Amino acid sequence: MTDDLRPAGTPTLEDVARAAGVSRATVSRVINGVRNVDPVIQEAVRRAVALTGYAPNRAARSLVTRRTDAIALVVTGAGTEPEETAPPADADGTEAGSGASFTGQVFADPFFGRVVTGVVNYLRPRGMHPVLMFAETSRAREDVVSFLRQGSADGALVVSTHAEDPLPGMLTDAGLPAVLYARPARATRISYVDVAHQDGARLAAEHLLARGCRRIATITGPLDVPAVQERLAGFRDTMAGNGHPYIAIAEGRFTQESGEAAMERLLAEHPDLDGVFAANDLMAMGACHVLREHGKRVPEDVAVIGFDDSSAASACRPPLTTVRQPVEAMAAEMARLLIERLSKPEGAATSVIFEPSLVVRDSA
Amino acid sequence: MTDDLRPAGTPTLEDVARAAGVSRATVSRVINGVRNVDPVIQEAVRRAVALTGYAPNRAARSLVTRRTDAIALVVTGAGTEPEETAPPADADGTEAGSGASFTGQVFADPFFGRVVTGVVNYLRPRGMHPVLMFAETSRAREDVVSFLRQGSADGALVVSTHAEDPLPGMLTDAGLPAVLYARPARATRISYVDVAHQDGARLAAEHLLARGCRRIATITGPLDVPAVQERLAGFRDTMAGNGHPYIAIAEGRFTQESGEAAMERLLAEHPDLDGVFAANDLMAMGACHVLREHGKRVPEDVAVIGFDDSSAASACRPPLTTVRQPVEAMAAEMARLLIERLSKPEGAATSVIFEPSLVVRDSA
DNA sequence: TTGAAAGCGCTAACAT
DNA sequence: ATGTTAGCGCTTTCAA
Repeated sequence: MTDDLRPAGTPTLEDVARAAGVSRATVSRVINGVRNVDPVIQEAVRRAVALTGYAPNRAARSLVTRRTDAIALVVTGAGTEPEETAPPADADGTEAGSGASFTGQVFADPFFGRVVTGVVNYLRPRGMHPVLMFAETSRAREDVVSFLRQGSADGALVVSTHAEDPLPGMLTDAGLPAVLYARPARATRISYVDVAHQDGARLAAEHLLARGCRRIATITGPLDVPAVQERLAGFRDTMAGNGHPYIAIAEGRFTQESGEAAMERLLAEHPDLDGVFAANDLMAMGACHVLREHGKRVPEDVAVIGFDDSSAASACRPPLTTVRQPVEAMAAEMARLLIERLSKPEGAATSVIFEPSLVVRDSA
Repeated sequence: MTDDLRPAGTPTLEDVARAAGVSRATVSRVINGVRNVDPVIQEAVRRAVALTGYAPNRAARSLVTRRTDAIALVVTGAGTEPEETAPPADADGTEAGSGASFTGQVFADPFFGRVVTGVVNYLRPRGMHPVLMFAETSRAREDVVSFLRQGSADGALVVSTHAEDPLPGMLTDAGLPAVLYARPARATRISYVDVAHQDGARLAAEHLLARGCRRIATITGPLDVPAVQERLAGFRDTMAGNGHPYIAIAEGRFTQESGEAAMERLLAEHPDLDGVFAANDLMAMGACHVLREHGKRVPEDVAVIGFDDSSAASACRPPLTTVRQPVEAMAAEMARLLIERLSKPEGAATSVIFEPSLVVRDSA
């Protein structure tokens, strides 16, 4: 009567232990790879596991280890955005134009695909998984905080698309482990990864100058974003340092449409420009379209350089010469930093800056 | 001595109960909104919760409720793909060309952004969250199954990019709740959502014919995918029914590059074609580029129609006329079906088919 | 309506 | 090297 090896329901440690003729603790040790277990018994346990079809219960394990092996991957677009005071009556995802607009646009930017890739590739071999969250409203940010406070995830990876995002502050205030993509607008005790924006802009400016451009303009991102300011500074300094001040600036919002509008403005003011540095690929792509509409050839008449090396860069015709941000590696590093912090919670905040590189294609 | 309201560590139900002067059970009832609790006590409990800064522990809750409120959002690209026999030595996401290639490409397709949007918008108001997973190798598929078997998520939403994906079968074999995006190649007892591909293709064909095109070709997706076959059938039947058989087929792989290559082949064979129906927007975009390179104007010389209405459609110049697939709504419906099944596990598998619509922009 | 108590399945001392 | 045991924090009968 003690030989009932096929109990009802999903098998537990207990069942495996019984089948293997050992104690729960021993089975646990084998499963978690703790040494000091007789090889013979190990083998017996493995057989029992296979026999019973045992799978460890994550909730039970989490309850005692206080780890979930899940991390929140949070995309935030907050700060100056209009906050929804009340959520839409029925947020069923049907309308792309209402409450869904933020989440809808976010993943239209190929940049995020690369972040996801980098994070997943780092996490997966480690048995960890990302939970996707958006934090565009104050309500959504609270949700992220309570999600973490409930121990639903071990920490957060935060990608902000705007400056002055309150989420990082909320996270640190709550003592929750987090790592950011991009340096926050105001200095905080929080780890982040970033790219050397100034160097990237310098690469772009030098390339434009080297190919003979002399009337160069730039399309920036939103000027309140630190990264945007740095790119602009790097560009400006390089141009000035070479005795060829840039001729104009137009501010965009990182979207293709805003890039098109910016290019129109630039062209209206300076019909004779011969080079454009855009602060991201999507805007560079928009610029290319507008230039062509105006009968300008790229790169013969006007050279265009983008930033990021997102999938938009290679998809563009002509393919974009661009400043490559090693997004996947940066995202992986974010994950690494977070996991490191989980193991030693009192470590200092670290920031890791990556060097961009110039990818020369056809547009410049 | 019983008045110690600020115990060390994160507060538990016990702490709240003590602070409110009631039992754990009562606090639990209040927090879970179970009725039959004296309003006065409810209020006291709420105050105690605020005072202690209590947040329920998800692992403990899951352990007893057997629910995690997490669902796996799985993107699969398997079947005939080369399987990695061994994972790359260090999968740190640095290289986009190695083991990272699948995950890297997937989110470059703007289609997935819409799926994520629809899923998140449905789940979020319900306190649920998606865990992102890729299942491109046999190993990765096993991981998905064991993830679910461990109770790390309540069920799976599966988006297959290829036919003959073994994952749905594995899931149903293991008795795990799952819902698919797109009808599986071989019929299974599994719920799915899909779009009426034939109707979509008909819309495209009729539009092309109505605008006067008479030498129409089509760029299909991989012909082993059921959806692709249906689109082709709908297109072919409509053309034939109107007395204008299509003039050529070129098979693509849903990427922009494959669309370009297909267009080149088509043009080589039929330099005088005046209309193209592509099975997705990315390929339609590639077709537009090639047509322009060949000196053809779109839509004046050649009209082009895409499929999906992904962000690529509006980003394209000219903006693409396309068959809109209500992806967000379909994704939300997937989530709804899954959650429904979680509440009544023995319900029959359901399939929901959505009607596509024609979005007329500039390319046709 | 409220409380007491029994687990959920697992890990980690501690004892042997 | 292995077993015993005490919880982890919560929900949920069952009594009162």
